[in-house]
Amino acid sequence: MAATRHQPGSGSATPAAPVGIAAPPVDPAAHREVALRLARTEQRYTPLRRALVEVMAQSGRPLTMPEILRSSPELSQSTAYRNIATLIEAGVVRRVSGTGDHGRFELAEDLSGHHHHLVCLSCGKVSDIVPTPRLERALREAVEAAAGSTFAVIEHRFELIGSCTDCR
Amino acid sequence: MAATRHQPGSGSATPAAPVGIAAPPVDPAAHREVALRLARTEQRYTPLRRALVEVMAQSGRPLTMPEILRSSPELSQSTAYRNIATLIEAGVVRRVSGTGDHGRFELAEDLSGHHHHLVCLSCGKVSDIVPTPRLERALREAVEAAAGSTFAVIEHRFELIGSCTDCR
DNA sequence: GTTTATAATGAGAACCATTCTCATGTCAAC
DNA sequence: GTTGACATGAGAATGGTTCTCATTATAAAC
Repeated sequence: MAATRHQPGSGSATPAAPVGIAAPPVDPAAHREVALRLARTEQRYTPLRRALVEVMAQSGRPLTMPEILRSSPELSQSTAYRNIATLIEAGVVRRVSGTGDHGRFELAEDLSGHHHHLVCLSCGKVSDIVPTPRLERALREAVEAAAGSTFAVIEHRFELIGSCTDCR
Repeated sequence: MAATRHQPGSGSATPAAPVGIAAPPVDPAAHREVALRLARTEQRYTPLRRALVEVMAQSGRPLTMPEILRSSPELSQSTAYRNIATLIEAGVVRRVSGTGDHGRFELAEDLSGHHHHLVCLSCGKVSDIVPTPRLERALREAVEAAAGSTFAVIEHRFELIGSCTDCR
């Protein structure tokens, strides 16, 4: 559950936090921004919603509902789903479709940083890729090449499918 | 339901078939290949499975189960789901995740041709993009730039999210 | 500090896409 | 035409997600 995000091309993974040491707390400015967005939709930033944001911020990858419930057992399932929906409506959280039958949730990109996804075919896990300038350049070119005049492009998804380190 | 696939960059959409004229029949060679793949998994190419392949081949975009059932009402729902599963196992059909809660199904790329997807945020429809060489070049570069040493890449997904012609 | 209005919570029921069950139908080989 | 194996159809079961409603927490007004 420690924050680990792939830096492609480097080959050296970010070292995981030592066992027993909690991941660093979420930037207070991010919390303020979340509170602001909830306020815009007339919602409160309650302790449980705060807990959800913490869990997602510290995971460094999109989480399924079972994973979320495991890391904060004080949440009842219905409340967790309802609050995720609230956070999505406020533009704080994004739903990502993975491989299995569970949806996956992560913080919106403008809170967590722009990134893409690695999807593991065997275990279904999804991890983040923090893009290099070279990757972003290539993707910008791809979007331009793909965008016809018949479709208004708002965003793009780029995902790598394969098998992750644990599954090899 | 007529076969229409976007050719990006051209700006001129493929004209739809006149109303009342059926879409062209599926290439017999493709049917033979499907039969072969089913035979490999010891499955028969029944008329209902043939109907499913026809529907998917002629739609030119990934279809939801309700859409499939609407275009061939002779299929019972359970049989349709079971046969789609059989076809997926035989490597004939691929499941695509769209926006809504319905899964979407399409023929495998080696039967329908390599392509990417446009996902409409308002109506949820998914249409195919037949890639230009320029797009493919950019994507190849992107995959190379993204592939670190820690993840074995098997394939990649590239999707454009926005609003389609009908929804603007 | 108490009251009051409103929103949030929790347990469980409801919903719905998908899968499973089982009785029946169909096909191919002998 | 008998036999055996697979395919089909109707409906039940499954499971992720959403809804309901009674209870609790919160913020503002007094």
